[in-house]
This record gives sequence, structure tokens and C-alpha cells, in this order.
Amino acid sequence: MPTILDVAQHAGVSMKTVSRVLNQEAHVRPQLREKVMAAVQALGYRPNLAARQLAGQKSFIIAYPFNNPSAAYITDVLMGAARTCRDHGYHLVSEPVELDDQMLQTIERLIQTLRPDGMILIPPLCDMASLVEHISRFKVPLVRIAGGLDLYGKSIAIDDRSISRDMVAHLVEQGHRRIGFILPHPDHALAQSRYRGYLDGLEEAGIAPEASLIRPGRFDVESGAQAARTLLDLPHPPTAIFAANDDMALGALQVAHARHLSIPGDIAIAGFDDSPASRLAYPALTTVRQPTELLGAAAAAMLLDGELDPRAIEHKLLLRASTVPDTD
Amino acid sequence: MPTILDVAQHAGVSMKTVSRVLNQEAHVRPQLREKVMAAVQALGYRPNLAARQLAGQKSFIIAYPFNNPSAAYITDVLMGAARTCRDHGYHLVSEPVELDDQMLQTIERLIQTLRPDGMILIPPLCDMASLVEHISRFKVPLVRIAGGLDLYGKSIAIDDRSISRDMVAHLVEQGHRRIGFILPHPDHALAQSRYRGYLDGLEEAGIAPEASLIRPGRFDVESGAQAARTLLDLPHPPTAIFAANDDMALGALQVAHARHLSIPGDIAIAGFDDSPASRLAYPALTTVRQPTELLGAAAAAMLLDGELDPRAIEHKLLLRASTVPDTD
DNA sequence: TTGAAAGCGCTAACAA
DNA sequence: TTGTTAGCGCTTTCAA
Repeated sequence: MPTILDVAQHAGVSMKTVSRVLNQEAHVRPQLREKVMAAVQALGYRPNLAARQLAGQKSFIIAYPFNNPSAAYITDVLMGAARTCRDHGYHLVSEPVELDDQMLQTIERLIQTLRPDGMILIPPLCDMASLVEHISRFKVPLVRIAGGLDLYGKSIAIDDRSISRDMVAHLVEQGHRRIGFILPHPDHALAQSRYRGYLDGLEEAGIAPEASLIRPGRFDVESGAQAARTLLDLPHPPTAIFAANDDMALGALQVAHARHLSIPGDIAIAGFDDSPASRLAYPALTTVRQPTELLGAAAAAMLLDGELDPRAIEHKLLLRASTVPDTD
Repeated sequence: MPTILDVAQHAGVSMKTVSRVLNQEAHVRPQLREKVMAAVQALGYRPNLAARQLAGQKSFIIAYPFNNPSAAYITDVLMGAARTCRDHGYHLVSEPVELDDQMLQTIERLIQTLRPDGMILIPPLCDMASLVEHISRFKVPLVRIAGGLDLYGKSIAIDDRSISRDMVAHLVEQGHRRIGFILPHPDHALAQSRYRGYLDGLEEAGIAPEASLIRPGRFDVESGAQAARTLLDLPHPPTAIFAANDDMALGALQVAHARHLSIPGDIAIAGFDDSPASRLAYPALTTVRQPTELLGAAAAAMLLDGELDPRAIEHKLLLRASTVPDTD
């Protein structure tokens, strides 16, 4: 394995010159630069990360701790972020984190042994105040994706409120006036903004909100099913259900099937996330797509060049058969 | 940030002694060991990974390149492997890899800059001969998960053949004699073993295989749907369809719905993988569960202590409503 | 069983 | 614009 010294000798220059070329620093004459590049090529030289880390006080590592939202979300963000990292000579270290009393310790060890140059956090970790506060103590640059709280670090998030309003508008357009809403625990930052969007949508359509049509869920299928049962058991049940994520919407879908209701004829159902399961559901689920992979890429880019890619926070309503008859 | 020198001074010993204690080397008197540990505690010392890597010729890093099977599979393996790594003071670096002509270069750069102490490969990468051969050149210890080919590195895989046979036996038990099979491209190593298992199952039931009942797929939903259409259009169609993965089975399910067939009355459908979508499907999909997270953990453990956890290759038939009426 | 010295491969700071 | 020198924080080797 050739070292930088070998390259320097091969090119007939000093190690520092090689280093300058490799790190794209200024003040190197094109002539020398080419000589160095040729030597690098000839020897098949690759810099040793560990040595660069130690000498340069940079780790070239971004840490990506995650807990357990959906697998699709985790990997999409991961892929986007990892690709951007690679283009910058960085690497992504992903660590699953348990939400127990050792969480802070785990993170602390991660930071202290790896010395990451940055960190990316997705829900639910990005909204855990104690965690974020802990990270801030180490001054690790942080980008939080889809965080709802105002905490340390930069934040990238789509406009949940207006999306939620758009979805309600769509349901109203389909002729619905009684629209049930299944929303996660109000602690969760998403809940607030999506709830406000729901109210916005109703207001724009001149519909008064009804407390009985708003049911709590916990992000999972079963809680969505429970909420849907309660809604459908109402003396005057809704004709449409909007769940604040796909899993809960799929729970509602299951209940509708179990009761042999026609979808969307008897009950229209909409979700949020564009999970793979939403596409495969029968009927396919109307939902909201966020550009998750772009989100990951944008998060990494913010850490590495400080710029926010505006495309990362675009979103799109996907109208499918669970709210629009005869769609495919 | 305290260094090992600070700890040594605090404890009144040499750096080397501290190093010995930290690395659990022999030949340290308990007395000194305790003194050192106390100093470590007192100062909140954490070893710097980069320095250890550089001095010790070990990276404490396992690389986990992946392409694009299902997200659930990727993250399950990732979680298992990362946790095991953590317990051993290792870290997992995950890199998405495109299947283009730059793939080998990408991997080469990964190996040369990170110098990982080991590598874990899942399908489809684990069965790409050129890739594995390339890795073998760098002598990076490798564990391949679910690989079907006989290549460099250790291999962990469930017994696809016998599982596949068990599934056919289950369908036969449900009264089916005409069982369609959707299998991936024969290039794919899984295809061979699952196909053999299918034949085994038929043979045990005294059923002669029919070429028209065996259709190719490409792992994705759409190809499963196509294959199912062909099967159902047969003059004498099957009463059950077994797809070699869940996505293809879900495609078959969609087709059955579109044709208003009752499931499993008119057509029973079974998959393979226990993907999240298989649970959420309507009706829920009979499938095979592999302990994916354990598989990841076992792969990391093989690299780090060389032992295979036998639980990692257990599997289980999950009988659900798509083949068994009135199940939930 | 412990310690001293040398160096892993690179970059920072400074000098030329 | 280029080169020299001195480390980064740890482990290895070898000596005590």
C-alpha cells in the first residue's frame, strides 16, 4: 500500500505538495499538480483515512443514529445522505439507538470515539430535546430532518401544515363534508402542524370541525384501526378518513375491509408518507410523497457545504384509488 | 478531551499500561488495572478511534455496502450487525452501491480509504462474482448473507430448499393440487434452491410438475402481477400461487383483486420474506419469516469472533389469511 | 509485569 | 509557490 511519501518521491516533490494537491488547496502550479496526479495514478495511491483524521482534526465521518420509524424512511434518507457524503470524500456511520436510559451514553460514546464532523437526525430522535441538547454540548454540527421543535442544529422539514390542508381540500373536492382525522400524539411535533392544516382545510371549505371526528393514534397500524372503528361506530360517521401517516391509514383500510365497506364509495381513506405498502394496498392509498432520499442528500449537503437544496422540501399529493374511484 | 497520556499521569503509570488495561491484554496486576480504570472514570476518557486505527493497523470498522433489495431487509440486517459491532467496540459504515460500471471502483475506494476489518454483503451483491473476487484481492474478511454461490468468504444462509418444500406441503394440505410458482431469474442463486424445494414438495405429494405453472418474475410487484395474469389465463389455472418473494406475491394479490376473485377461496397466494407489506395486505399474506436482524448480528459476530449463531438460520412458515380461510 | 522510545501516515504551522 | 519540521493519540517493539 503506497503512502503519501512514496507519491512524493515518485513525483519528485515534497509530501506537503502532494497533500496540497490531494486536498485541492490553492497555490500549486498546474505543472506540479499534474506531476503529482500522475504519480498518484501510477502508484494507485489512496490516502489513509485514519492518518488524515489524526493529523487533520477532521474525521470525514457523518453519524446517522436512528431509532425506528419505517425502514423505507431510514434507508431512503441513508441512501441520499451516503451518496452525498461519498461525493465529498465522507462516510456515513449509521447506528441504531434504543430509546432507553442508556441512549444518551450510547450517543456520547459515538461522538467521543468517532468525532464525527456532523450528525443527521430523523424522527423521532430529532425531536428528543434531551438528546439534541446533549449533542449540542459536544458542538457537533447537526441537521434535523422533519423536526418540529425549535432546537439546536439546522432543520429541514416540509410544510406539513399546508400539505395537510391540501389533502383536506382534495377530499372536499371529492364531495366529502364529514372528514375524520387520525393524528398522532399531540406531543409529537408533526401532530400540531398537520392538525392545524386539517383545520385550515375545513375552514376554507366552510366546514365546522367536530371533536368526535378527530381521533388519536400512535403511528402504527393497530392504533389506526382502533381509531377507524371508533369513527365508523359514530351515529353519524365520516365519509372520509385522513390519517396523519400511512400505517394508520392502512389500519383504517383493514377495518373498512373487515366491515365490507366499499372504498372509496362508502368510506374514502387517505394517508401520509407514500410508504411502499401504500402502493401495494388494495385499493391503493391516496397519500403524500416527500422526496425522502433528496432529504437525506440535502441534510448531508447542508453539513458539508452549508447550502439547502430547495427541492428537498417539495411534496406531492398522490391521488389513488382509496379516494378517487376508478383510479389505478 | 483527555488523552491516554492524561490518564497515565493521573494514575501514575505509563501510557503503555493504560493501553494494556484498555485493550484487555494480559500481564497487568489487578491493582494497577483498578488504578487505571479509576483514572479513566475520573477523567471521562475515551480512546480516539483514529489514533488507534493508525497505530494499531486495525480500523474497528465493518463495511456494509448494499444495493437495493427491500428496505426492511437492509435495515434489519443493519440493526443486527450494528448492535453486535457496538458491543465489540466496532462501527458499521453503510454505503449504497450502484450496479453500474463504477461499482468495483467504488468498492475499491471504500476498502482502501477505510481499511475495514471486515465486510458484510447481502443479496444481490453477495452473489456478484466479480465483486466478491475483487474484495478477495484485498483480503478483507467477508461474510455473505443469503448467498447462493460458492465464493470467497464465509456464508450464512437459511435452507431455502426445505422451506420452499414446506410451503408447498402446506398448500397441498389445504387441498391444492395445481400450484403455480413464480420464481426469480434463474441466474439468481435463490431461484435454484427455491425451485428445487418446490419440486420436492410436489414430488412428496405425488404431483407431477407442469411447465405452464412455473412463471418467471423479477422480484418486483409488477413482474409478479404479470406472472399471475398469465397463470390465471391458463385454460386450467392453478388454485394456489406460491411466489418466491412477497413483492411478487403482492402483485399476484392485486391481480386477484382486480379480477374479483375470492382469496383464498378461488385462489390461494403465498409469498416469502414476511415483509411489512405482507402483514398489511388484504387478506394478510402467508409467507416465510427469516430472522433477518439475527442474521445481521450473526454475520457481524462471525467477523468479530468467528462463531456462527445457529439461531440465525431458523425460519418459520407464517400461515395467514391468503391461504387459510378465516385466519387473522 | 512494566516502561521508554519509535513510529503509524498524514496535515498544520512556519520558514524559505 | 514550495519545503521543513513537528506533532495528532495511540500501539508496537524491545528493553528493563
